[in-house]
Amino acid sequence: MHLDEAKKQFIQSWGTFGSNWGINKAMAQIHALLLVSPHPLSTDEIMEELKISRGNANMTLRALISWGIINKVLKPGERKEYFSSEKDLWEMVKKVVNERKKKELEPVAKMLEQVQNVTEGPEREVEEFKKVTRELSTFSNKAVDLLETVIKAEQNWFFGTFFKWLRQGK
Amino acid sequence: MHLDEAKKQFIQSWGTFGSNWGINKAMAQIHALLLVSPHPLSTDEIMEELKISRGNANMTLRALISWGIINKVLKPGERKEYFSSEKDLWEMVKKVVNERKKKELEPVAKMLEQVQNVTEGPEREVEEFKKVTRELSTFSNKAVDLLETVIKAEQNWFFGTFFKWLRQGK
DNA sequence: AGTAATTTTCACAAATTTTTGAAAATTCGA
DNA sequence: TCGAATTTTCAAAAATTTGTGAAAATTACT
Repeated sequence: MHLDEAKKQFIQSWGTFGSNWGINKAMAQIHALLLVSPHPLSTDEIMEELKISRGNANMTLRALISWGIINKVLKPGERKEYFSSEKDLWEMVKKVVNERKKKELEPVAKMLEQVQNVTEGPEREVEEFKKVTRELSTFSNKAVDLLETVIKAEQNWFFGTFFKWLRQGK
Repeated sequence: MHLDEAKKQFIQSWGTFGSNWGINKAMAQIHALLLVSPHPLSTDEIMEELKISRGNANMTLRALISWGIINKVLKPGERKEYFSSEKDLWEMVKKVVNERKKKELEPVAKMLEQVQNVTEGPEREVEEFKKVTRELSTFSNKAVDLLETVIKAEQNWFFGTFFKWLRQGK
């Protein structure tokens, strides 16, 4: 298999993967491209490689930067901006997880607490409702806790101790 | 706060939450509705409540059934079908995780292995590429393992032992 | 078999998300 | 300050996803 073919496949799969998890294709693809590029790329190179417009490239690059998973690289004496991706995979995962936790998990947790204040309505139904939302609330709080723990953890703890522990003794 | 208001808020938040994670709004909303409904609902009741068409309701209900998180309930002597959601939250989470793992994690894991067969191309770049994809591959395999362990686990193990362990001693 | 109730299908419509491209803004050096 | 290089913005177009509704299929009863 030739390198170019492999890269193409990787970039396209990563794009699909992203789409399924609510990350847009361009974002996932630029990220994939930078991940496997041996040197930083300029906006023009990215546009060319992925056949996307300047506007799209620019906006998507900004978004990736705001997530903290790619960096702007300035070459001395050059005006153009170059971009490279975070190479520490674990760091990268932590950033993505954190971003999505804040934006999409925490609001649900808040809503679930909010909604515990129901008082009016048929008693039987109010109880049922509270029960379900209370359980969901507990659950989502634990999920948030878990992610926070993982985010703070070191990679080798996670991949080492933790995994071994999970496997054998439980 | 009145029950109806609380339910509305819950259903709409759950819909948004789902959308952000690649689950369509109707699916998340029907699910939310059934979760907080004290009795099984018919297609017509669901259509009415969420203001969606029969076709949409029908297709979405089938999808939820295929995920195993809602059930068809037949009332004796009635022709109409009713639906209720899985009430065991842990069971529900396990099913969703499993579904998405199969459909969206495993394919990436396969692709990453596939792509390790690069041979042709500039040596330096081939190495770089292999390194990154190998790391990703390791990572995604571990993620799949972790999910499999969790899926097999009992809720109280997960919420009990595991959590305590995570917190204190690490 | 006939028929009324119910579910399913699916071509098309509507809504939403993503992308484009060209104009405007910014930056930097001369 | 001017102007070329570069980045940013954003209205409109394109693409994609989701939803509709009516016709077709199925089901169960007489």
